[in-house]
Amino acid sequence: MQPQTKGRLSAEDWARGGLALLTAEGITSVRINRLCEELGVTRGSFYWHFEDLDALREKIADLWCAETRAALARLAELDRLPPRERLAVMTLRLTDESSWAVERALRDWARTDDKVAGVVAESDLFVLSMVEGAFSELGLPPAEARVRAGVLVYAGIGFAHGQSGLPKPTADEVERMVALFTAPVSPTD
Amino acid sequence: MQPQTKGRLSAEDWARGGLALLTAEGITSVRINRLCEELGVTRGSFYWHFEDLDALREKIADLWCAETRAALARLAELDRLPPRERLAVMTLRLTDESSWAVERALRDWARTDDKVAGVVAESDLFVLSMVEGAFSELGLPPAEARVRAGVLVYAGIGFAHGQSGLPKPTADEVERMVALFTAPVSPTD
DNA sequence: ACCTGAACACCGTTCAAGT
DNA sequence: ACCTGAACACCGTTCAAGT
Repeated sequence: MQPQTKGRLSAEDWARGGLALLTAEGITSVRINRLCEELGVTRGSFYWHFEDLDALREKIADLWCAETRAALARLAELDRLPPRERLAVMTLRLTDESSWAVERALRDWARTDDKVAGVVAESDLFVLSMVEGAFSELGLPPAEARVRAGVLVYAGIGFAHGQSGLPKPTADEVERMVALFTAPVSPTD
Repeated sequence: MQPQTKGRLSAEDWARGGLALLTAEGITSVRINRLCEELGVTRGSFYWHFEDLDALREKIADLWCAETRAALARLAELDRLPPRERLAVMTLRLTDESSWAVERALRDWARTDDKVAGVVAESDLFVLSMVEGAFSELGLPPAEARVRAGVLVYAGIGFAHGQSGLPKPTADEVERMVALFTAPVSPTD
């Protein structure tokens, strides 16, 4: 939580502190006074580094955007795995991930900040293209791969961000789901 | 927006005004001063009706809960339709609905308010059971109906609440999706 | 170049006083 | 029974002054 303990603060120190606060306690805790406590300075100091609170939020968004892009790059490396395994890893990561709180806050934020909205969209589209690619490699025709990937990605978003009271799927249910989605196209009736 | 133009206010007038404000401008606009303007009274008046802002929020949540339950009851009447048609109507409603803003705010709120969380969960479970019922009537075995309904409902939540940059599905894609979900169980390979 | 500390506006909250 | 209006604390913001 502490920046370099000696010397004065940089704008990035403030942004990192803000992101940490956002992650730990939600957007309502990202206040100037609160950050001043955390960083051991007074409020006036903040305004040397930033125009106002919104400017800090933008910097925090930038940080998150950079980290998200890095995470996407790591995700892209799954391309080396065979498609079924790739889907399994992505599913596992979805149900595992503990830091959905930040993602939720950011997705919320995306409604009022175009830059954040852009990276959220970029992220969603990237995941969609990966899932679509996996289905294509499994032999599904393009249109079908696209639809199935869309449903699955939306379900992932709903699962991670809905905070709903629905029960978490069991391992058996996940297996059934993968079977449904990787099944060959059924004849139309 | 105006309550009964004559006479004094009731707690419900405040709550209705608050819900309207929440719907129109988001949770950050639900402030005492803002509501006072809207209702034509001064701030002190508010505290005759409510303990504090949280009490107002709770009352707003109650209102939303009641309205949501009423909406669920109307939704239940779709039971009379044949299952395929029922699913089509629900899908249409999902892509149509314009007031997801309130739902998003409430789902967000559910994280800190148990009462709201309860009704969100109730609502999700109810929709899940309806979709599951439709799949059952189409001849799917129970476990399969449950899994497919789960994925579909999560996808609906993701679609409505993700505010993602993903493209809206076309009519053709919706049709393909319904075909995938209503297809008989494929033999395991 | 970076920070302090006083000042001000805005908002949530309290309360004595009004009708 | 319901509301006014003054008061106070908290927080975002400004700015002159310090190192």
